[in-house]
Amino acid sequence: MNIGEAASASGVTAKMIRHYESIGLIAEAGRTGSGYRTYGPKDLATLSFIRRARDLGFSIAQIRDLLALWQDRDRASADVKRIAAGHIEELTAKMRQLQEMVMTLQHLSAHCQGNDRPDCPILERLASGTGDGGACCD
Amino acid sequence: MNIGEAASASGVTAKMIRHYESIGLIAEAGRTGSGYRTYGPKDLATLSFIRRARDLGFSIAQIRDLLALWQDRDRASADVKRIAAGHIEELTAKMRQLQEMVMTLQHLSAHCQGNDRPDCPILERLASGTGDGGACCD
DNA sequence: GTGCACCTTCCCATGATGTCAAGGTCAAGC
DNA sequence: GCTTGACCTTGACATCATGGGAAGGTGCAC
Repeated sequence: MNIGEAASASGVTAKMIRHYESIGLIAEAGRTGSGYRTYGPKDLATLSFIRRARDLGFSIAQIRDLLALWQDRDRASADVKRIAAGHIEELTAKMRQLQEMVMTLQHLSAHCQGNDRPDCPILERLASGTGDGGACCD
Repeated sequence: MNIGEAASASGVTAKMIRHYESIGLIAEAGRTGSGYRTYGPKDLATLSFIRRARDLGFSIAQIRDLLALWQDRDRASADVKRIAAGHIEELTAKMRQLQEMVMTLQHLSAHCQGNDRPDCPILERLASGTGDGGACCD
């Protein structure tokens, strides 16, 4: 199986497969006599694993650990769970940040006329930092 | 005012001030005879504006537009509001993505024993993509 | 005149991915 | 055998905002 087939079968682009190999996330692929990379079912499984982990937002470093645990028959599920818990925390922290931004922006936006005139609480807030920061109408 | 003072006064690092200048986000700063950048109150206000906008998650491109509107006395607040609305949409889209990841992870994690044994629904899900994807216990 | 804090420019790194370019390879058709 | 087109190879560069560091000049206080 060539890299292109492996890519479309796993959902990881050929580019990224080569990249993952170059950073040591996956083992070096076998090669044909002419230098083409070859992939087997086991490699495909690993690539699919990586793609699913990326879809869940895990970083490459975390995936490295997850792969090691996956391939370790004597793993403790507690180790996996700890990685997941850490990741959940990271994600929720980001969500809170975004949530705060959205709340502030919605508040400012609600008070912006959105017409032809220049007056705008959004700009005022950016300019001075003091323009109506608190709750006024909840 | 040197770049260091401008940095601590505005909350934008000296590094970033130089960067913003290099990409044309801010005007080139004045220079002393020996080449040191100098900043006045107006520059400080601009830097603070940028920092607040960054804190609200605006991209450099969006900030470029916001700065232009800010400096345009004939602006229409509708233009500002449109930028903000677009940004709010981006942020909420990201939040939804994160939310989905968190939900999935929490679900999988809840079913992981987290003990010394290797069995783990999190790994199973990453490995096969079929390991209990639906709601089972809500 | 020395030392230290600050400034200058320039280069490299992050993380995950995309794009592009120049060249080699394979398989099919003629 | 030769061409063609799809695929592969490596490598460099871009994104986005930011940080780090090196090598060297400047300002000021002692």
